[in-house]
Amino acid sequence: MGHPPFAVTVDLVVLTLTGEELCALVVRRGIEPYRGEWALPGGFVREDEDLSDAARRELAEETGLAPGTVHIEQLAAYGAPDRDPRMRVVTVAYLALAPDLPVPRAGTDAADARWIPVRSREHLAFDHDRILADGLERARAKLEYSPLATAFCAPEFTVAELRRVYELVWDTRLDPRNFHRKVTGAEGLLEPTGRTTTRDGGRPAQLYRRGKAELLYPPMLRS
Amino acid sequence: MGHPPFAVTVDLVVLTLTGEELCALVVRRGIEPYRGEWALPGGFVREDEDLSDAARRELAEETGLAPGTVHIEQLAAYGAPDRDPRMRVVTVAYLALAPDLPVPRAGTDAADARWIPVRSREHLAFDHDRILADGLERARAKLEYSPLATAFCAPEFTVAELRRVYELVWDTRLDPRNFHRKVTGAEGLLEPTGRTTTRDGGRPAQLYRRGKAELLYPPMLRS
DNA sequence: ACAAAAGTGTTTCTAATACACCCATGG
DNA sequence: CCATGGGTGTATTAGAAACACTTTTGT
Repeated sequence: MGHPPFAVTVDLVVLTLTGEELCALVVRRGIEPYRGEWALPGGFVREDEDLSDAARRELAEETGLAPGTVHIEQLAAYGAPDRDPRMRVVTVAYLALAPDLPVPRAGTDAADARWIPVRSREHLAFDHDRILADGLERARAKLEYSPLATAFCAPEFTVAELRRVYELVWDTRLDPRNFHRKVTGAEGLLEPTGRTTTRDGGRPAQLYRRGKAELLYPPMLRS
Repeated sequence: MGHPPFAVTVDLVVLTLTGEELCALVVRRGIEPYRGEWALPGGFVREDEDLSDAARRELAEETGLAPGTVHIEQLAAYGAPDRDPRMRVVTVAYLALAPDLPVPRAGTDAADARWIPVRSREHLAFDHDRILADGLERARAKLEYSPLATAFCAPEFTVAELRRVYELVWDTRLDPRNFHRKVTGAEGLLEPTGRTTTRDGGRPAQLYRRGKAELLYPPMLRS
């Protein structure tokens, strides 16, 4: 009746949007167990490190992304006794959303890294299929009532780019006109920059930055 | 660069409704650290035990509640390096909602246990103030879009009793007539038993069981 | 009879949807 | 000029809010 020793890791569900798809970052494992298989990036929490610091450190190591530009939040803890054959490991999973797709960079214990489309349903090592599924569900749900969709966008973005985030993550179509009215009307969601762009073709579109709102009201509705 | 050993615990935010207040279960610590102070119930995860099993075991040990009658779900993990002065401890917090208030039962390492009204803002040991606040926020948020409110009710309950759950957890008043129409109209939320009760006074009220719905649509709105 | 709480009907207002239409650019 | 996407106006409809009113019990 003491306290058995555990190893504690952080694992990352890192999502981004390529041109046409919602993708997750995976790394090929360079060591046992599951050597050679694809898994979520992650690693052991260090002696004097907070969980969120460990998650941010791993994210920087595996992607080279500047920490400031990436949204990161805790997802859940996973600790089934047999989830790692080596020893008892509890992992705390984090969800990260990145605006663009920098070329993934291999970490110290990862031979390779790449983006996989989430609809490919590729099998991952450990219980990472489940963790990825939970991360996706969290991201999809939070788009409804939070400004999280802006985390997938560059610092300055158009309404159409924001709409494409919703359409790709939810795999639906949204009416461009009603969407425009809704997001420009939502208090504190968007901050106009005054500048415009024609990068999407057609009439120039206003460029916006994310506003200060933490909550999206009224919420977007998944059709 | 190995993997430093951690202790892993589960802590419980157990909420119930007394006659007039939303209350959380706390135990007085019988051992150091924080001996004699109030804390959330919890304990170490055993060698071959899943996290959720540990949470359910602790809940049964500290309350004597039959596991089937209590809603329990994972809340979050907390792992600041200095959160326990003895050693590096990561705790996985669970949120539990109980229908009535059985007399709390002292656990093995707890000298005493009691319900505290959440509005008392009583100070707890470790980082348990924060964990309790997170649990409250989770419960309040989930009432909006899930049938979670029924977890505070006895197996058979009236619409008025369900409404009182919302009013106490949210600390608001809801129109009894619109509330009635809304919850009886929500698909799969309530299952009529055909029986009635006059325990609330006045005209007899229909008794309901919780339905099979996992999601509440349309959601309840916090005013 | 009266108080008290359950439950229904109806009106008003807000917001989602659908879609016609105009605007501003590139080619 | 026309194609393309940005953005506005407006009618329809669903649901929230407010509240008058009826029902069924206990005392």
